[in-house]
Amino acid sequence: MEDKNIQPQGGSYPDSKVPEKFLKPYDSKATEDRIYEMWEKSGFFNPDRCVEAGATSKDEKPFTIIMPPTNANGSLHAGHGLVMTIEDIMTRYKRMCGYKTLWLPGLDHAGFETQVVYEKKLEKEGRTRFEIERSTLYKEIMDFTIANSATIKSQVRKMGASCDWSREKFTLDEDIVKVVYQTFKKLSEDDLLYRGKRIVSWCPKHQTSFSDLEIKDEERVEGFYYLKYGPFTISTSRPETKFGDKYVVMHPDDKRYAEYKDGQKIDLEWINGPITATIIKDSVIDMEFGTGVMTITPWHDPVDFGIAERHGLDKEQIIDEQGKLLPVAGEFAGMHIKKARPQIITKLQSKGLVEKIDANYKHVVRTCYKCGTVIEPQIKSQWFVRMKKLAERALEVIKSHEIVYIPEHYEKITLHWLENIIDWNISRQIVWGIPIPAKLCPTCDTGYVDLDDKIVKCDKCGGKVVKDNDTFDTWFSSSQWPYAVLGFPDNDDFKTFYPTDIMETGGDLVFFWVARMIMLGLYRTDKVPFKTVYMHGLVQDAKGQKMSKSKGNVINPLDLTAQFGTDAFRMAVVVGNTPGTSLPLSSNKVTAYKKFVNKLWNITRFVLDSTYGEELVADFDRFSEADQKHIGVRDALIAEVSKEMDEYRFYIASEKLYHYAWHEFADKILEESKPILNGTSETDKKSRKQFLLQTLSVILRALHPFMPFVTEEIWSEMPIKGKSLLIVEKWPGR
RNA sequence: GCGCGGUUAGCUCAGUUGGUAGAGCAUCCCCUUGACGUGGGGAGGGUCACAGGUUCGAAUCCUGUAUCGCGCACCA
Repeated sequence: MEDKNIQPQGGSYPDSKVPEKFLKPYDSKATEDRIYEMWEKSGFFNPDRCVEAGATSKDEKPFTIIMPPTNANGSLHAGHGLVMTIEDIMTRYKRMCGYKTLWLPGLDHAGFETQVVYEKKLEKEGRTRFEIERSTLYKEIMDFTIANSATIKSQVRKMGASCDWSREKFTLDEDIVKVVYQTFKKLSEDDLLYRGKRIVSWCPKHQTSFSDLEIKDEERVEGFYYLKYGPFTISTSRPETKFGDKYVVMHPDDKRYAEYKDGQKIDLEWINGPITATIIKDSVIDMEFGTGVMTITPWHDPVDFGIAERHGLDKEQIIDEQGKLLPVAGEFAGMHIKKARPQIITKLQSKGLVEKIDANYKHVVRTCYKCGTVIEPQIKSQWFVRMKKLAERALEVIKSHEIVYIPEHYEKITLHWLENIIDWNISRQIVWGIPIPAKLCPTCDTGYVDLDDKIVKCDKCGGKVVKDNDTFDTWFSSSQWPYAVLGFPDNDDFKTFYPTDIMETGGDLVFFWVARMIMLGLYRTDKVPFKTVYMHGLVQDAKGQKMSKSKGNVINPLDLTAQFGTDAFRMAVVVGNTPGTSLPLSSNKVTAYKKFVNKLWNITRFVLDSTYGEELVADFDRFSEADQKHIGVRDALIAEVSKEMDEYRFYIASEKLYHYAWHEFADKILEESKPILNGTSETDKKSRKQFLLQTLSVILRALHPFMPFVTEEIWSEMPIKGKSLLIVEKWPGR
């Protein structure tokens, strides 16, 4: 008894003359690595090699994509799978269109991100970074990064990425660091850099400061305390900061407090005994909020810091870097603020200073985006970049559409951010990163940019300077990536491939990275770093939920490619996926495209078998009327698809090709061909055979950017004289 | 609080200058054994969130409302 369910595919076709592999379903596992190796050996990922081999004309226009440097601290996730797919589609399409195409891969040391990953590893081993000597820790993380990057790179290859590995860059490469240092120096010379003793966002757990972008606002319900402060009632959500409060602030127009004058002193009883407070009038006060009176803690609050700066008030540190109270807190000194708060309230209550407590006060607290620890603002000396001027130029190029955003609405978001930009703190108190080339005077707190390590004495006070131990915010280096990797300013690559054509990345990086690349690119090179920004959406699980390790719904793209093949995975993430929209990824969808890959395989079996002995004639011109009609439909379809490709609508292009190959070519044309091929008219037969071969060759070429492996594999069996590898064949119509 | 999006078939989403709604998957029915059951043909299913407005005509443009999501924000 024959069970047709386990019958081998095509096994009922004993006289087949096609190569044996077509008698079985397409086997991605047996194919992909072999094909990728062949591509890599061919050198065609490298535009120079394409020109040498005659695949690309010497005078062709360049097309450049710089790959967002992959974080070298983990392994490939679904988001990477999407990036690699979209960028590879762009790259392969342009290469086939004849452009001098460069897709430049890179790795990011990803400063803080990597350090956090490594700290978790240390934690598991029962160690902490604070007990490891700096250079040892740096070396450990470097080894970790190098080990990881090997994994990442092999995974990028698995995705079929046709990037030029010979030009690969790492953010800690010597030449990259050199460019970053020069930018630091130039910013200083142009008065766009300053060392400021300013209030910064400090994470007590990670022991580093952040820029405004690394802070996540979180709504919380906490106690809100109304405290008696002499004749006033002040309100606060943070009683533990109130020890040093000796200024009481109100709005100058507030009639309720008209009797009090700016600068007036009053004596009052406070947490740890009697103090003298000074009245300050400032219009930043919202008369409607609370009692319209507040005391200030300039060292630990940005608003208060602003008031203190304007009025020249004293600033005193209350909480240390670990989140513990300092001696100013008297009996509470050394206690962690979390523990101290209720005890402070108890004491205030016993002194009769608590008027009322609102236990359900809803407000927003600023937390560390990594660990969720409440940010403790601290005053620190750090390097800041003045952003206003840099932002102005960026605003110009975006408004004039010299840079175009896809999808469009990212443009508005970016403009809004740039218009309200604040100075950028680029100092990080972590080991893993590019060391800031600067000297600091511990005596008078002056900072000096010192690329050549020459400065030994402070100009201001004559004191001995020490090396700045901080490292750059990782985004300071990655924001210079497009020109740095191309060898700015003198390298030929920079002259040929810059400005780049497209920056394809995730929408979550629109400020972190994209906006800053535009600003620094314009600043250093006087040109936009890229002409188009293409933002893909977040990859989510099948239910539309964000993937996270804690939810356990993380989909590893490599599991999917192993199971269904890379081509199927690529189709699944690109078909119907509009830019900017989040993409729910399910194995269902990947299965559907695995079927398509196999369908193409079976189409080929039919075409090769029924045209056996026939070779594709390049200039065949005796097509039957029916075939001419089909050619018209096909070429119109290809013209549409080309237009979609040129306008980066891969989600439509891929769908149209899918539809044509399956429901037009396979369902209609192949069925209709059977009687013709078995018929008596030799001219019709000849015409149909040529048409089938020609159309299959068109489909293979058009699908190649989307499904590179299976198309290349089929291409190798096509009866076409003088063919090249499909990767450098011409896109249909070109 | 301000800003930006989304709201279309059971699910995920298209719908590019306004012309009586589309795809994939899912569901149901039928058919098929020499390319392919990872197949072929067909069906059901939507008052395009809601309310106004502009228009001969609105999913599409304008105003407002609701709801979800995201971003920004120095209300102690």
